[in-house]
Amino acid sequence: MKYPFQEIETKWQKRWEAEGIYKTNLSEVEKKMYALVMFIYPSAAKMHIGHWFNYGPTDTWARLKRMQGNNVFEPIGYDAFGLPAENYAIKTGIHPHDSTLQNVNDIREQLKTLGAMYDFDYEVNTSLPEYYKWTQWLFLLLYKNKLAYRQNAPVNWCSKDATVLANEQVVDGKCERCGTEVERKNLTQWFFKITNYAEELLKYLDNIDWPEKTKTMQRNWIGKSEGIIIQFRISDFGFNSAIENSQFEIIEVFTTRPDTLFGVTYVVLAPEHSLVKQLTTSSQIKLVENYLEEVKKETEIERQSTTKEKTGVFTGSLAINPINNEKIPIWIADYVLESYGTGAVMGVPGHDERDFLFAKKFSLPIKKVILEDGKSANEELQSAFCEIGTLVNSGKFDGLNSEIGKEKISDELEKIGKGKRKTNYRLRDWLVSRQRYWGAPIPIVYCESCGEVPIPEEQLPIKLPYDVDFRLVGESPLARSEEFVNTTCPTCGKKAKRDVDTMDTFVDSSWYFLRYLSPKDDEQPFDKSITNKWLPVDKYVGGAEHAVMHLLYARFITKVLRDCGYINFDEPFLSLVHQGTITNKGAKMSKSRGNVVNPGTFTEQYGGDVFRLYLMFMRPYDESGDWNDEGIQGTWRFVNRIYQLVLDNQDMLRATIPNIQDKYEIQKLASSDKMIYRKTNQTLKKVEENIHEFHFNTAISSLMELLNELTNQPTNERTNEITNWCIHKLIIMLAPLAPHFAEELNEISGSKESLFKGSKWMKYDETAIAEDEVTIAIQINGKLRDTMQFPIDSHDEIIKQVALQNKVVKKYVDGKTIAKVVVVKNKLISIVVN
RNA sequence: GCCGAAGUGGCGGAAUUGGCAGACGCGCUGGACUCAAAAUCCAGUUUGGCUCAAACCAAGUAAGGGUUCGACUCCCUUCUUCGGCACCA
Repeated sequence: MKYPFQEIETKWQKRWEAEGIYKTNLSEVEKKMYALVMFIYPSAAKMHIGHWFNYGPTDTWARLKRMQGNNVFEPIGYDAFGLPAENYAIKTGIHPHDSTLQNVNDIREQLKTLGAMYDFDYEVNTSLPEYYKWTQWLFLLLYKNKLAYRQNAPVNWCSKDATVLANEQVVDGKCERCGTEVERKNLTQWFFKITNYAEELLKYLDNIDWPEKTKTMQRNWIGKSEGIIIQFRISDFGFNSAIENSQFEIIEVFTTRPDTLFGVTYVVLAPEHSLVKQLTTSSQIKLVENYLEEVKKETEIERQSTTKEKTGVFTGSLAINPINNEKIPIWIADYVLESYGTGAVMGVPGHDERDFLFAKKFSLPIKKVILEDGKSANEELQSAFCEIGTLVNSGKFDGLNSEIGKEKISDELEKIGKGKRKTNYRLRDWLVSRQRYWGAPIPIVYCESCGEVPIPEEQLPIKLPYDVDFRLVGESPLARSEEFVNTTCPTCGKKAKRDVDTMDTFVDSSWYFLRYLSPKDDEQPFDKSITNKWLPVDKYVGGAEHAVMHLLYARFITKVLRDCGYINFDEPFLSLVHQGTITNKGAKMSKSRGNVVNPGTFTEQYGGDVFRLYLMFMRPYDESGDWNDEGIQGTWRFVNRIYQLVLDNQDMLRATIPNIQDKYEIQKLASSDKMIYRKTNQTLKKVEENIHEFHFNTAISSLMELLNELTNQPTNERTNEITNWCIHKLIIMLAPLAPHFAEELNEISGSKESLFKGSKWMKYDETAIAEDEVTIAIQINGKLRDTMQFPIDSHDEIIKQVALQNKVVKKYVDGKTIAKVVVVKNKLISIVVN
């Protein structure tokens, strides 16, 4: 009889819900376990295979923890604001609020078929006023603490999505979402001061259990570099003497290589640098203006291309190198970025690749000041030497190792007041304004007399108006809503206008894990007393694509809330796991590519448990790869073989299980009982460890091995009691992996209580795991020639003696001398002859 | 270009304080059951050699080299794939 998954899965879902067995008692924090999966982005009404791959295995992990006696909290929610819903609305005319609610309702039903332990009373939906009221509260908290500021700055603009983007959302110069080339645009926007936390965000990475790769990505993104700001006095303004005595007589550059200071042959400013105008001499004006025009026309991608030939122009002015008073020309070039360091660099062509190319192009001198070890000082540089070496042509610093030279020259510069050590970060402040409708409105008004005024907390939420023309015409849709824009100033009562932008959806998701514990609280964003007990999250599971966006923002917001006294922990997610990406025909699944695989095809044919099992068995959880449904047959067979086994034995199981012992003394068992009892204990150990480490594929394969052993051996060789004990444990081990199925088997074998009540996971029997006999491999000259059975822990000498009597060994050894014998306990013996 | 990870049968993959490579599953081949098919069950399945067959022998974890009694595992060089960063001074 085929496993009738449909009625069984429905039956258990209903029963679990009716009994409320997955309701977590949040007041019990003794063995709390917060298992969190990244919440769902309801841009479509249907869950796809990737969601199943994310949620099913995470639930398996959480179920194991629960069965081991932990008080597990496993919530789910909806990251419901965002562009897709709004774009869909523009296309179809269906309001994002309506389509989102519909999608959320559909998805909730589908989530139930997954058979996860979600308690839907604790779900969050970021697009509802109950939630975004507190996102706005968060904005105001940052504002009050001077961590949110408004500034006119060049920003990344996506013309297709008609909105600005955070640096993190620009990938290869293109919009992360739609692939449109990003433009530079000057706009007045809101920023969160994440750079204040750069050092801490970097430092705390050392203490969290995250994939190394993700930590490296965050480290690179934060991009700490230690160096020194060096002052170059301007020596000669050419013919432009009007500026001679102005305040602009110093150019500051930032460098991490002060050891190369004697090799500076020019100084370069970014085209946007504030001194450009003043430094340009009359004879160079035309050339400089032309160059600035050219740069302006370039796209970001062109400008940032490393393969592009270097361009630049001489200003006509000269600067003085503070270490040796040499006069050097001041240039302008677009390879220098205004936004990093001081917007100016010293050109050291001998020891910097970019400077080398630039100097070659414009025939500027190239000086060697760092000598590569083992090379002659006279050899001409063929390319920039950027490694550590010995200082030459550097006055009194000659002969120093460049690492030491760095410090000595920095000391000297600081002594003479021409330099100051400085740490720079590549991380920029987080731009949170978006010129879109479907997001949380920014709670700020602009008053004619008071200026920028934050909305008082009691007036939150600032509700998103429903009736808005959200077509994209290059301004925020909210600007067109008279009822929204026009308001009165909360301070003076005069006419005021609201900020018409909404917040980046990453603000919504930067704190949702705090809200889960008290999602209905309308007095506060989260309940401090519960939150401090349940957080940090014990295990967080989600896609690697969030490595530098969501995961960095959430860490930042956590630290802000800590510093403001709302929470008492430093990091939100102690342990992180990324699932791999399932691709189809080599490409990420997406509606536009038309390669989305629908999980329904498989859940309808095989049921949720089998599909979930297959996803876990398919490959290691953190590996990406192509979808292939051929193997699902194997999982289906596996489930049916177990079903058959339990049905065949149900009478016996019902009779024995109530009186079954917890464990048996293995030495007292008959030999065939011993074998299966040992195998079952070994499997218990393996499954427990494997699921804990998210190695589901090997956990399932060891269950398959156990099943093979249970069914291959003739039953009459074993006692019923031990057989039933093993089957019973098999059912328990299946529970986290295939919950409905295991519950059904458990019921068939006579149990009245759910497998998920109490802590039913059984610790393996340590003494039963060790084999009493081991197979020793016999190697001769490194080649395996035979194997022999020995009692465990046999003495080396005995193994050697017995092995040398072995027929096969004799064949290879006779007539030769034994040069060496290596015995590895319980593993092998290696004999070397010649 | 830089940084990181990986490369194992026809396929997904297993095995690493260095110790019997290919667990488990898919697929395939043969057989049983069947009028037949599907489903199910049993046997085989790294490659090559020699065999009726078994036994046996040889080669084998991207390529080449090294360390070692012994290397998928450690070291060096090269190639390929994937991920990240990309003029950050």
